[in-house]
Amino acid sequence: MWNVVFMGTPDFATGSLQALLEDGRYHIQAVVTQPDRPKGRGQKMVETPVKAFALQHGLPVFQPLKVKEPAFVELLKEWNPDFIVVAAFGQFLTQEILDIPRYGCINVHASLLPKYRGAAPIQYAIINGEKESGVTIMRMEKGMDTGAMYSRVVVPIAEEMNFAQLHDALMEKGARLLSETLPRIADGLQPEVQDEAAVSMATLLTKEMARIDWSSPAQAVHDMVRGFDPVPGAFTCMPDGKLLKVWETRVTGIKTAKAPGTVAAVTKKEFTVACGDEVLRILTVQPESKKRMPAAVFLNGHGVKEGDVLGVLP
RNA sequence: CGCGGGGUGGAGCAGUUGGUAGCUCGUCGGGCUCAUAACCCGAAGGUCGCUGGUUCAAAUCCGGCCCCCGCAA
Repeated sequence: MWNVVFMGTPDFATGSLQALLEDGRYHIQAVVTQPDRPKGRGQKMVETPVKAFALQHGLPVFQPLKVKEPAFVELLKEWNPDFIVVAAFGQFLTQEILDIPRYGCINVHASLLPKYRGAAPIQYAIINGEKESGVTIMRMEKGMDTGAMYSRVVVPIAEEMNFAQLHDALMEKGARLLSETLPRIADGLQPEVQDEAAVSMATLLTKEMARIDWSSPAQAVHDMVRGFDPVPGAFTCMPDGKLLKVWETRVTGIKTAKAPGTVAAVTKKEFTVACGDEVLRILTVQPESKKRMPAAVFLNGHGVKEGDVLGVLP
């Protein structure tokens, strides 16, 4: 039985926590997560997914504003864990903390390092049209996801896979990999240093990055739509300036010379929009203040008509 | 009290100088056709989110409540 302090925040982290819990070889001494924050409409205080999960399973939860607070560092030292497992926690650990656990601080990162270090590796993999991604288990050191790697698992990215689907697949595979890897680390497994020449960063995403640029290739738009589904949602605007989120698209291979953003064809069931090279078939959208709906339904009432131009403010 | 949009026949929408409601799709029936998700004809289907109020009269004006959604965090 190894003593483990778990640090994590979003859904992705709950998968790892759950795996450790169900494995039976680990004793979760404490779960550390970000403080409750006002969130959503009405800015109600919301607890993190990891906190909710931990409380359900009767685990002690700690929410220090900063883990590096002296008082909290003292607590960590008292617990004297074998491992500190970190999964999408959202705070940096100081060297002092990194040195506490007997076998080090172990991170679960949702990419095949050294590619896509940083905050949004899953989205970037899809947006960049990668054919595969994965999860890497590594030993943390100071620096953003720079530590040496213990193990990894590869997950293929299907042509129509979206962020949610890849996220769930990685969460599940990564969780299993984690619980299998920790014992090997205790057993003396030697990590492999990352190849600095192959590093790429997946910086924090901003809302503006989800704005569709219709002048880019149809495939790129398609990848972006998938990468931002379900959050925050790739978007463009209607001819009147209203927001229109685009949730599902298909590349067509049909070349076009129309101006980017132009609605090229409209049938009863769907419509296509001109991109930089080809037209893109739109299957599911979400008008401002509405729920997401199939293109056919969108076209019934208020939709768009041939010749309308999307993405250009009036 | 963070900002804002919206709740109208099964679905998406129009209709707000107040006078019991219209469009597209779908559904059902019929027709056309070798055939059809295509086309033509016809029909059914709504106490206009709930609740008070103003009025001769409210989907349309005022108050309260419920629900959905976008932004922002």
